[in-house]
Amino acid sequence: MAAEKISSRAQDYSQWYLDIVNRAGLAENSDVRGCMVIKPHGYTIWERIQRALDKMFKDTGHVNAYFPLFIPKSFLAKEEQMAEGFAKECAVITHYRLKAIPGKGVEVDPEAKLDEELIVRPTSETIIWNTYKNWIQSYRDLPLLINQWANVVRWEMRTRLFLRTAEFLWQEGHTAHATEAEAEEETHKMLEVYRKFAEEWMAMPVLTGTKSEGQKFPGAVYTLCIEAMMQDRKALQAGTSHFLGQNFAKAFNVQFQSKESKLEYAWATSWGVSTRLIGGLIMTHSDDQGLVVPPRLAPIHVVICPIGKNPEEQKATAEVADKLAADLIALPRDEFYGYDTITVKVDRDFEKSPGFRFNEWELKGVPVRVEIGPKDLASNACVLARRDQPGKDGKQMGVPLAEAATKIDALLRDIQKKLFEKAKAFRDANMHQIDSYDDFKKKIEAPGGFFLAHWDGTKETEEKIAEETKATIRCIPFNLAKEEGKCMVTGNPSKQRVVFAKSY
RNA sequence: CGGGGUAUAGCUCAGCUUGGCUAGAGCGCUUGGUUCGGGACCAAGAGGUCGCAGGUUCGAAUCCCGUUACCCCGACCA
Repeated sequence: MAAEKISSRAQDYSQWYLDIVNRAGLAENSDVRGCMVIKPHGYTIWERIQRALDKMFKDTGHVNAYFPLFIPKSFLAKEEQMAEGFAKECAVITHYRLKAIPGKGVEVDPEAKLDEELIVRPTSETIIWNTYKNWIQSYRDLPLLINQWANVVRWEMRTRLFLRTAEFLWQEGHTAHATEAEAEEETHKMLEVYRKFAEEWMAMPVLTGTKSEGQKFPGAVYTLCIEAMMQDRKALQAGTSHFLGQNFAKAFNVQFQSKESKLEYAWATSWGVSTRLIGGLIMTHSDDQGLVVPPRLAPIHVVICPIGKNPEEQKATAEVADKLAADLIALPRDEFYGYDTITVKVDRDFEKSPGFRFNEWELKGVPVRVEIGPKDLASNACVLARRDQPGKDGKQMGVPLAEAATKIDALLRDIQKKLFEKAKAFRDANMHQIDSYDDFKKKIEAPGGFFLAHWDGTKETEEKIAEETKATIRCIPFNLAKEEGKCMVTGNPSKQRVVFAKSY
């Protein structure tokens, strides 16, 4: 049988991405246009993301709640920027009933028209602030630090699994504060949570910064973001944190009495990350053999493949595999494995050839694979294979079984670290300072990457660049030495360099 | 909404130009056997309203008309 290879990144990057999603069993397109079915292997990654982030939210004082999927259409209109920003992508509920037509299925019952149409939430600021109005009367009610895990719908015209789908899963934090300073601090604090999560759990290096005026969230005073570089050198906005000022408090009349007995509008933030992170995870680490998942988010940490050509050998190696699995599960717990024990799978599918099984597990991105065959049994040893070095290169032969569990534990931690280092080295190698617009136009096409350039701060210049090169300002980075200069397009004065890139 | 394309087995597709009698292949699936340290092989088998509706014809997957859905490019996308 011919090897069932996936497309290579060099040959066809977007096909490679689709092949990974498909062959690793992460998700598939559903019969509903633009909506995806997240399959168990992909959903488990999401669960791991949720678990880690949820802990970080709780540790910073937030609690979870749940607000409705449907929002009265009029709510959206109360905050003008938001209405403008989201109007074009809202699904609308106009009727509450169908009627069955014998032999013809069902049709919308015209009698059942809603008096006020509902929209399916594209984000929940409006309904949440409409609710907060009743919860906030005094400065003693603040701060209000709430998060929700939910699905949202944005009727996108073109969709890609995980990266942009009509319906997606996310978390949205919505906080209310008594002072502007406190809300701004919260906005930055949650961005820092995202940065930490992206780097320490996803092993995905990110730039932190502010969105330009043209790229900010509708309804925000400003938007902060984390931006990651994918292997095709395009940028992915991986998370955003918004300082909403008093925009929503004013739109929904959320006022409280301060300590000085004055009536004041509350200050707001909102922040979110979505299933898009899984797309980012794929495009940060995976290779031409398939998915690569950093150990801390891996659905399965270790797969053990007993090998044998007859029932006796199979039974013997499987027993050793089970014992090693027990050793691994008995390892001391810490947060590295995502607040749970290590996840071990013993692959007893002797019907398939060993080579097939090895390739299959590499495709699925299991960080460490253990092979135990008759030869190993004879010497009380096993073979360890690390996913970040696929094929025979990443194999360590003759590892004594007695030491295997601790070695695997160390190996997983090393893989996590190496994946981050590799991704960071790639990102840094493809991030350049640039001063000439002509040069920029060439290099943004090939090889591409992140370009640090001076910009005069105007929307016109940003739009001109976007039109001519398809590159946008990804962020105005925090951690960059302030350096005065001249805009690469207009020559007007610039206070600092900003990051340009093509993006998803 | 504009431009192009596709619809045949679970999946990927051939067959259509030039109509023909039992509609094919590969992969996958089932059963049996041989294999087994990097994508094994043999044999047998199951699986189809040829998107839907109409027309032409002795005869339609194939030609004509209509229709629906989906895909790609563009427009769109904090």
